[in-house]
Amino acid sequence: MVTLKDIAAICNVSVATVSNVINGKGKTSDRTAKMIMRVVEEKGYRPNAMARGLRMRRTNMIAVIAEDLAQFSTPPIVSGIMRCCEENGYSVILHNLRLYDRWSDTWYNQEKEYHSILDPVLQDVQYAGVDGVIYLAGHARNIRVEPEIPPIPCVMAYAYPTSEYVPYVVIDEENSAREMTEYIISKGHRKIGFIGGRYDNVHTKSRLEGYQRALFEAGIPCDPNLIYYGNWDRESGYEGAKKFMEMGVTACFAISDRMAGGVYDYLIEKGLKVGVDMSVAGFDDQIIASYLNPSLTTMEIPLHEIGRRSAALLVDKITEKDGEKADEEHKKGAVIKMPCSFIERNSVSEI
Amino acid sequence: MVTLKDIAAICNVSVATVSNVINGKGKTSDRTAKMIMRVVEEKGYRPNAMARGLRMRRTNMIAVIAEDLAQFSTPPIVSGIMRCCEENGYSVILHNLRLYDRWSDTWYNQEKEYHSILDPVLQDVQYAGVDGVIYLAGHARNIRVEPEIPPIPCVMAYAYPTSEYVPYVVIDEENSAREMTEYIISKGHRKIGFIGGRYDNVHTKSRLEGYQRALFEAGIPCDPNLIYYGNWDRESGYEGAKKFMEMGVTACFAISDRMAGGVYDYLIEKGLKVGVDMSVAGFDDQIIASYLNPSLTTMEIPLHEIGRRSAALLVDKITEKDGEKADEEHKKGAVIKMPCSFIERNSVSEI
DNA sequence: CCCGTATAGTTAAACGTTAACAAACAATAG
DNA sequence: CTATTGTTTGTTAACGTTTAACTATACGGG
Repeated sequence: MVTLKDIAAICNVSVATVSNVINGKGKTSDRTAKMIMRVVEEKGYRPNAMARGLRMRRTNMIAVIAEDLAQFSTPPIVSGIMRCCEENGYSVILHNLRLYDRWSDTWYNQEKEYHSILDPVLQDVQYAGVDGVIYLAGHARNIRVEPEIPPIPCVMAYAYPTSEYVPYVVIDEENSAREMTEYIISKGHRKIGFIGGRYDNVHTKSRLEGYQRALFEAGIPCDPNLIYYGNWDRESGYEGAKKFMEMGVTACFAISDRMAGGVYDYLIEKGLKVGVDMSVAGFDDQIIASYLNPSLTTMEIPLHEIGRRSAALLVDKITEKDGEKADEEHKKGAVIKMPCSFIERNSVSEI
Repeated sequence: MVTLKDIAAICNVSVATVSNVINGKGKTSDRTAKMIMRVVEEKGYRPNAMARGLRMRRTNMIAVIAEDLAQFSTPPIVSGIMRCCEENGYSVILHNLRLYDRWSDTWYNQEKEYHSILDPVLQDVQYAGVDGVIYLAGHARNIRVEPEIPPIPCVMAYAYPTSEYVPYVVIDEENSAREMTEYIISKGHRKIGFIGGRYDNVHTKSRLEGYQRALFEAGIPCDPNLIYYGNWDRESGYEGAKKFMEMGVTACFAISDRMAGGVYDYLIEKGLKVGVDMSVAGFDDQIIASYLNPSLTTMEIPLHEIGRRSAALLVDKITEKDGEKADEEHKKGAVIKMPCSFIERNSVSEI
């Protein structure tokens, strides 16, 4: 491995000079600068990341802590993060909470258990010397996290923090749900079932509000029997559909495509036709949505963009911290609410 | 941040002693060792990764270079890698070649273009000081890579290296394809279409061989018109199905679930019934397979396990290199061929 | 009482950078 | 011809570890 010292020896200058020309600092005559750059090029020198990190307390690495890499939403967000990182010269260290054997998706409000697995990861991350952290939630759990570890900037992607000082980027759940519900109403449906996650889940709550607002604005009374709380999974959809079918519901809005898939399961099993016996709408635009038959009308979540924006927020935070230190230390964290895109397919039809 | 020095000061010993007890080296009396550990605990001291890395030339980090994080197979493999890394105390730095704007999935044999994007990443990786590299291929491309950069151990996951000295783990494509074909034959089909990727693609070739072997062993002549070369994508399946339907084929074996989905598309469009008018089998067991209707009979690839095994191979390589240096420097790289699991569902029926 | 030998702990040099400061030198003004 | 300034380069001390080499202390045996 070729080091600064080697280059300096070859060029007959001090290491400091070489360091200076490489970082464009200090004053160096054109002549020496050119010579040094030539040798650097020739020998294929690259600064050693660890030495630099040790000295500068800056590694140009960020950590991404994902609740569950296997969840469909995670990889696209990570991709978005990496895109932004690539543009800004950062590398990404990935952590996956789901990997730890004690992890559970059903720790709804059990902070203690949750932290028993998050905290060691946070420690690791801290001592690895990353410049920042992005926390990337799934959506089944309901614990709000606050991993702002003392000196490390942090932002949340697809998650709601507890502190108002940590920036986060999420989607506009309420309006998206409202838009979908309005669409279903526009097709003439009045008895519309809602299939959500757990009743106390953040996402469920805001999407439910959107659903209710649409009903309200259309002058349709909101029947609590038309709300089914599931667990985001295929079986929930099946159960919800069963309940709704018995009640003469004509359309249902499942808050995830997988649950919508469960609705299909039930209808198919009973020999009924999706879109004629019951219309169904989903949320996510997972890949399955377009393979279902009839293809599923759903809401596309701008996952890649969520990743990009949260990473952008993070590099802002990192660089501004470098700049004016504790200037206005406690600036309120930015919050970005991304709109979703309505994807019309063939699962909701005119009544 | 609390450092060795801090701990040493509190305990009234030298940094060396603290370092020793932490790493269990040298001689230290029980009394001091206990005291030091207590203080370490109390202050929450963790060694600084960069300082340690700089000194020891060992970071306990590995880099994963993925061709395409968005491909369905990538996240589970990464997950498997991370699982093994977690068990062995490594962190994972992720790179995604697909991210680079100049990347193309259709660089079949254009090594130059390909290396113009791979090489800088390799450089980065090298100077980041990772202890090892896992290269994780997609399956559309056809370039064999050899990223064994001078001092860094490397293994390939779901990819075939050029050099016989780099270990790799893949699936037993030929036997898996044969098994599936035998199953289709056992259902009474004799005119079985094969839908593959590009004709010169490694995966396509070995799966085709398996298909042909099954036919051969069953005494069925192999008709080249029953082979359709696509590009792994949904549309290929559609086109293949169209061609085969006109030829009176009764079953087809698509080498990816997405292509199988394309077959469904065609049949549905023509008002035909999957499983009655034409049986279809896939490969991958992607999530869509179970949502298709009828659900798709397919081959499950042990992705998670592929990740784990390749990471295990890598940590072996890393630790043995630490041990006997250039002892038998050029040991032939291990190769692991994983079996796939046949998943019977409802898309192939008795003729 | 001295020597050899464990045992417990210390010192100091490295690892490859950066940054503050010092020094050398040349050019310009007075 | 000296003082002053400006430009270019060199010196040195960090950053937080690990580790080889060394020192000090205590203990028995002769």
